[in-house]
Amino acid sequence: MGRGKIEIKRIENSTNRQVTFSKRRSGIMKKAREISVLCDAKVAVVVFSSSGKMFDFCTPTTTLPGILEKYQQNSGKKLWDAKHENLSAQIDRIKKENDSMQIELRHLKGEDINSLNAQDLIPIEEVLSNGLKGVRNKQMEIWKMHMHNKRLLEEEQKRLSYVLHHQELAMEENLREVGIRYHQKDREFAPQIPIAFRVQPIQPNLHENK
Amino acid sequence: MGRGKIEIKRIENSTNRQVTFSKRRSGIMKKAREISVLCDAKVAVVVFSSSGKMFDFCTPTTTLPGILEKYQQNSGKKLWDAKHENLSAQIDRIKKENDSMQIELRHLKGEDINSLNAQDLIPIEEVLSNGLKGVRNKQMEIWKMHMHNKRLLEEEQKRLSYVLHHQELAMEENLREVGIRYHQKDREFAPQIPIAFRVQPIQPNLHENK
DNA sequence: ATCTATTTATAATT
DNA sequence: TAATTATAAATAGAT
Repeated sequence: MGRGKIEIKRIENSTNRQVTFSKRRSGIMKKAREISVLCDAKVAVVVFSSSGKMFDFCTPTTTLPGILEKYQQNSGKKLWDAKHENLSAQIDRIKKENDSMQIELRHLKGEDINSLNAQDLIPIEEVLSNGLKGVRNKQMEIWKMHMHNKRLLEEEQKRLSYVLHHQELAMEENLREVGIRYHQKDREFAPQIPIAFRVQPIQPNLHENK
Repeated sequence: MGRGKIEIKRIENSTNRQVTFSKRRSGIMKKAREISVLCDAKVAVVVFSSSGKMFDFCTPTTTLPGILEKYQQNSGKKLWDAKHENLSAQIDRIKKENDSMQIELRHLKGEDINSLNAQDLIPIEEVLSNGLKGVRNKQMEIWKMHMHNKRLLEEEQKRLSYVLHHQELAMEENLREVGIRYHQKDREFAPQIPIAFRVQPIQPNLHENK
């Protein structure tokens, strides 16, 4: 039913496939509606495109859950009972996992160990002492990094205060020279002290020392 | 599509309705199969005739429960009642619990701690050192009990060997006396030595000393 | 998305 | 009920 006959096999061209999907999907939905009206039938259709988009149709007089309920009764197949069992099994599995983890945790925390014998205690002690070793190594590492940073900061401070000191010395020297010149020559010279030699407050950036 | 055009409304003639149902039903199923093959789609169709007979189609690669599972996820509609939500919620809850326990366990075992800072490490270290303390206390306790049992056994042994020794002495004494009497009186007296004085091997119970 | 040549589905008939 | 056939409907490919 089209310009050409097509084989019923996967359409490889992705665009064509999408277009065909769209057309045929609406076709099926229309047919579903028609049969349900013409023949007084109950119909449910669920379609997923290859990209995962969902489309569904259900006879107006009922709901999908209603249809599925009937499906289950008729087929004898357990639809959501199977699902239930699935979920229950999952819960059991996870709970078991949970319990064993909980026990392990409690044991590690030194709880519920009265029932354990010497044999049981050995691996627990080992895990604990390894864990403690790991944590303390990490702490040491962090501490070392702190100390390293602190040392760097202290060095930077020293350097800054050295620079500061020398700038102050230079300033004093300059001021003295200027004073000498000021006294040696006439007063009119004074206002002409170069701006660069005037006192500027020097503020080392102590920001990172907080 | 037929000898005449028909209105889409309930077919009143029961026979015609049944015939049309049969034809159109197979038509829909065929279309469903075709779109699922052509377009790589997942399709589920459930049809009930007005007389209640059921027919269904499902893409071969999946199952109806599988499709319905996806339907539920996509539509957000609850196909399956509160029970399911309950179970699902339970699973979520347990999984969450599980995850946090897993993380705690891993941290206690010294795994995944590189992302932690000094603040985080403190409680972990505390738990570990408390746990270790607890386990070692327990081990000490077990050891003390062992030693205690050992001492008790040794004392029991001593006591038994003391008793044994005295019984042996008593026996010898008695034998001697009997011997004297035996020689003093006639031979028939000998077999009447009281049973209690006959030599009995004494075996201390060393069972718990292994 | 719209058109249309052609295939397909099916209503009426046998 | 099943097969046939004339026609409506669906749709593949083109625009």
